[in-house]
Order: sequence, then C-alpha cells, then structure tokens
Amino acid sequence: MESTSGHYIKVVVRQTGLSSHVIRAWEKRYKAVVPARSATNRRLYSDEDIARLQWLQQAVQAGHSIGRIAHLPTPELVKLVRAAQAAAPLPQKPGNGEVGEKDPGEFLERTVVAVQRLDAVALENQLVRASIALSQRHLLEEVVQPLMERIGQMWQEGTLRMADEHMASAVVRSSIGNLRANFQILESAPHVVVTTPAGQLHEIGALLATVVATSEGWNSTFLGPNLPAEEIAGAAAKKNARAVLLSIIYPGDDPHLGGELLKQRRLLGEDIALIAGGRAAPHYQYFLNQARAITLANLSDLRDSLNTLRP
Amino acid sequence: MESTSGHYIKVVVRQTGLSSHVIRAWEKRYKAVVPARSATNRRLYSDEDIARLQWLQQAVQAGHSIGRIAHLPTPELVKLVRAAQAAAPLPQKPGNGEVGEKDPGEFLERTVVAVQRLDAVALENQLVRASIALSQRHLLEEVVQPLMERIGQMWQEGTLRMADEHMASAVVRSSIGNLRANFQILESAPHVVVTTPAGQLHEIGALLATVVATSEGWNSTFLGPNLPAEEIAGAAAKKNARAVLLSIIYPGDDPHLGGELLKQRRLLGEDIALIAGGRAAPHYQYFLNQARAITLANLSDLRDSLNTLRP
DNA sequence: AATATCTTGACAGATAATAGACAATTTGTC
DNA sequence: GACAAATTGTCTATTATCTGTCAAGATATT
Repeated sequence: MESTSGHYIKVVVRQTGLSSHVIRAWEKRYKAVVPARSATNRRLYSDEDIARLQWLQQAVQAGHSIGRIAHLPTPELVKLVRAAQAAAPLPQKPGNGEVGEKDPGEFLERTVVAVQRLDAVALENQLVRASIALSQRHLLEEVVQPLMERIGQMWQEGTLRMADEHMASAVVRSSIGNLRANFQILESAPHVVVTTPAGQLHEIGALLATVVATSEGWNSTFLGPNLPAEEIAGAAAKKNARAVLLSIIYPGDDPHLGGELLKQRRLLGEDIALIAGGRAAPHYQYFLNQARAITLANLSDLRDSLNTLRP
Repeated sequence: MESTSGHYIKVVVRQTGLSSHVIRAWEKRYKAVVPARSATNRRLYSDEDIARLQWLQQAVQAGHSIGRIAHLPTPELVKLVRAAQAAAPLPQKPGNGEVGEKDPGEFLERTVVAVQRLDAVALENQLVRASIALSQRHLLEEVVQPLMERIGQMWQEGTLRMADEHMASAVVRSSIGNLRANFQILESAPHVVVTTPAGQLHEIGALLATVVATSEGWNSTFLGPNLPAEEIAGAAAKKNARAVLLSIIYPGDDPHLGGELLKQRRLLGEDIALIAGGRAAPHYQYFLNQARAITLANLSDLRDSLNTLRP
C-alpha cells in the first residue's frame, strides 16, 4: 500500500545491501539520491530511488568512485556497468530510438508482438530496455506478469502456437534470472525455497516469486518446476529455510495436487511457512487451508507476507 | 557527449590490466597519455585515453618498446597492432598468454560441490568466473557439459536428489543464456531452430547447442524442451530456418520418438537440414538415418556441421 | 520502553599524487 | 663478445584526498 508514499530506509538497506550510513553519506556528500521526506522528516525512497542506488552500487563495485559518478543520470550508470561487465570491448549500441519510453503498456505491447513473431532477439531487447526504464516492481507487475498471462490466454484460445509460448518462456526466464544479480543478500538473512509442486510444469510464476523474494532481502533458492513434496521438504531442510513458496498456475484440476499439498505440510513440520500463489491456487483453496498455507493473490501480497515472516 | 567527465586511475587499471605505476611512468617519461586533472589533482582519464592505453599495451605486447611508440598518434598504434597480428597468426592461440590460465577441471570440481550443497550462489559464481577465465569453447565443453553429465550420472546412481538436479539446471540455464548476449549476428545470417523433441524433457543440451550456433554466427532460436514435430516444423517455417537442431539426452528408449523423428522430416520437407545430437541420440540411429538426419557426437561436430551448411 | 531514524562531527583505512631509487633488460659501441 | 649507457617495470616513502564507519544526542515510531 506504500506504492505511492515510498519506502523507509530500512527497506532500502534490505534490498540493496548498503548500510544506512552509506546511503545517507552518499546523499549528504554527493546528492546521489535525494529521497522525499515524510511529515516527520523520515526519508521516503521511491522504487526508482532504490533502483538508482543499486546501479550506483554496481558501478562502485566496477571500480568507479562514488564521488565521480554520483551525479550521473541513471542511464549513464547503466552504461558504465555494462561497459565494465564487457571488460574489454566497447559496446557501441547502434543508435536506435533512444526516446525514453516510460510507459509499461508500451513495453507490454511490444513484447507481445515479439512473441507472436517468434522473435527472441526483439523480445529480449524489449525486456532489457524495460528493465532499465522501469523500476523492478513495475517491470515485474506491469510487463512480465501481464505478458505471461496474455501468453497463457492466447495459448488457450489457440491464437498462439506452443512453440511461441516455449520460446517466450525461455527468453523471459533468462531475462528475469538476470534481475537477481542486482541484489546483494546478507548471509544472515532468512532463507526461502521456491518451486512448483509435482504436476505443475510452468515455472515462470515461481521465478517471478524468486526475484521478489530476493528483492525483499531473502536468500532465495529456485528449484525449477515439478518437484514432489519429499524433494521440496528435503531442500527446505538442507537450506534451513523459513518458508517454502509454491507457484500453482496450470492446471487447476489436478486430482493429485491436494494430497501433495497435505503431504507437503506433514513433511515440513509446523515451523516452516508454506506459501502458495498463482492463477490456479484458489482452485485448491480447501487443501491449502488444510495444509495451513498462506494463499496470495499477487506479488504485492508476497512482499507483505515475506515481511511479516521476518523475525 | 562527455557526460562522464573522466575516470579515476583505478578504473583504468581495471580495464587495461596495467598497473597504476606503469600508467604514471608512461605519462611522466613519454607523455604517452596525459589525462586531465580534477580540482584536487587526481588524474581524470577519458574513454579515449583508456582506449589509447589499451592500444599502447597491445603494441608493447607485440614487441614494440614503449619509448619508441608512446608519441605515435593512436591510429598509428592501431596500424602497428594490426600488422603484428597479421604477421604472427597464432603464436600462442590456445594459451592466450594470459596469466589467468586456469584449469577447467578446477571449475568443474567446484561446481559439482556447489550442486551437492544445493548452493545456487556458489554455483553461479563459479560459472561466472569460469566464463571469464576460460574461452567459451572450454567453458562449454570442459565445464558445463561434463557438469551436466556428472549430474545425470549422480542422479541415476541416487547420489543426488532431484531438487539438486533441478536447481543446477535452473542456474546453468540462466548462466548459459547470458552467453548468447555477447554476440552480434547479422540479419542476413542463416537461421537455425533448436529444441528437443516431444518426450525429451532435458533442455540443457539444446541450450548449449544454441550458444554454439550463435557463436558460429547463426541466428538461433531456442524453443525450450519437449515440442511435437508439428510445432517444430511450424517454427522452422516461420523463421525460414535452414536447419533444425534436436537434442536427445534422456530417455533412450522412448517408443514414440522414432515415429516423431520420421514425422519431423516429412513436415520439414527436404530443404531443411535436420541435425540431432546428445547422449541418447545413438539409440535412435535407425530412425535418424531414415529421417536423413545428421547425427553429431559432440559440440565440435556441431561447429563443423554448421559451417558445412553455410552457403 | 524499546527500536528506528535523523543530524552532526570525527576518524581510520583505502586510494592517489610526487619524487626518487633500484634491478633487469635492451641497446649501442668498441 | 665485453661493457657502459639507456630503457623500463617495480618498489618505497611521504603527503593529500576520498570514503566507509562510528558515536552522541535528539526525535520519531511501535
């Protein structure tokens, strides 16, 4: 619900791994990020502020000194980081319309077109640009998630071929996977294991959840799709996880899944939280309740839920 | 243009590999590169300065002495380096002459350990380091491919849990996916569609093949795993592909796969090459022959095969 | 009451500049 | 081939600057 008002510095610390001292020092000395203030003088950071801090952090890790780069506009920071990653070569992007399209809807439309054309390169380009232009939250909730839902719809309507859907999954998976690299998680942060239960073959939802959990400062282990309850419980024990996150998207009428969920709770014991989300999760509401699982409607719920589970 | 007003010497050290002492000595003694200064007397190197230093470094490595070439304008340096490269084609091609010549076996062992520990972060770190230290070819053929085979073995032996295997696939997939971004392919280059046939759920082999095809200059579309012949043929037609690449790893005794392969050839017509590789491909040799498919034993074969198919 | 945040000021370790020294190697000359 | 001179990368010492961290006291939040 704070999407309009902004985040306290604590949230920024969790998401960036920077200390509050450093964040304030960067502001005081270089005006690197100047957040809004609450009526009582607390700093209020926007999603864009957080994203900028993450780019600054990465640029610093690439060897740039904060004093020299703090004043640069964010796209310049992105260039610096990219250039550093490419080590030697000079990634002179061929012109292109550098017009700052800030509208998530634009990106969504263009990604959909790319999928219809089976054009992996265009799809990836759009996702990369969106990840630069938009805050992570907007990227996930207004581009990636709607895109996957549109693809699901079109597939069921028969408008889209299976090959298109597979290609899109592969590209989105890879693009999203990269987002995780922007975060630095403390060793001491709690662990969450993310996967889909046996019979659930679609993994994008789980991957989105992994990114969100990581961005909320959790150590997140993504296990891929379609795992039996024993395996999930084993992984949770191995990682000493505080929570297990299950994405349930399709199908919504699996006769085995209910039993699988109950078994999951039994194997986990009562000390590990079981969280379920995804389009088809409501279809299994009865079993989820029996298994004392937290059911989520969307990614914002997930953020809230994870913050509640923190010590 | 010069939105980045200059870099501190640390950045130059990172990007060139020269020591700060050498950079300053070259400036003091020969005025090789005379950077601007900040208000507090720090050296500020422009992107051009850095590029010039890189050329100087290469010229020195080619045998020229710094004192004689330091005053040359940068275009002259480029000529020198080009000439030297032409004169000595492959003096130490395999060795790279670089200090960072690491042992692929080391990386392999460490990645295996990371998988056993279900440690996604460590696995990703090792893969990133390997991708920096090793040539792409060595990375794929001596780290990634053996790793996936070891995982397959350990899984069949029961030494590894399914969750470990899934986590490893997800991380490897994401890491490999990134490799593709480093290449720039011409629009006019031929197209290849890469996937696994219906019933084949393991996609890493196909992903490796995609990277190899991309690095050989092909426009490659990766469709993910487990697609029926109709879908593959449809995608190939849509992309006007010259070849279809199928990875066949496991299982090796699918009674449907033979028919699927024959159908694939029928749907593709005779003008599109059908290429098959992977651990289990030999088990279907009879059908592959019937389908007039090219069968590959390893990734080097794939490189050769792709080059043969080029116009 | 306990915890979190804000501001200010201070400090130590990292980073960089300058000047100079030194050893290994190359070059020029006899 | 021997030898002095020049070249070149490396190192040390000193001073200055930059940056992360901490402490103290006040205010705000839970």
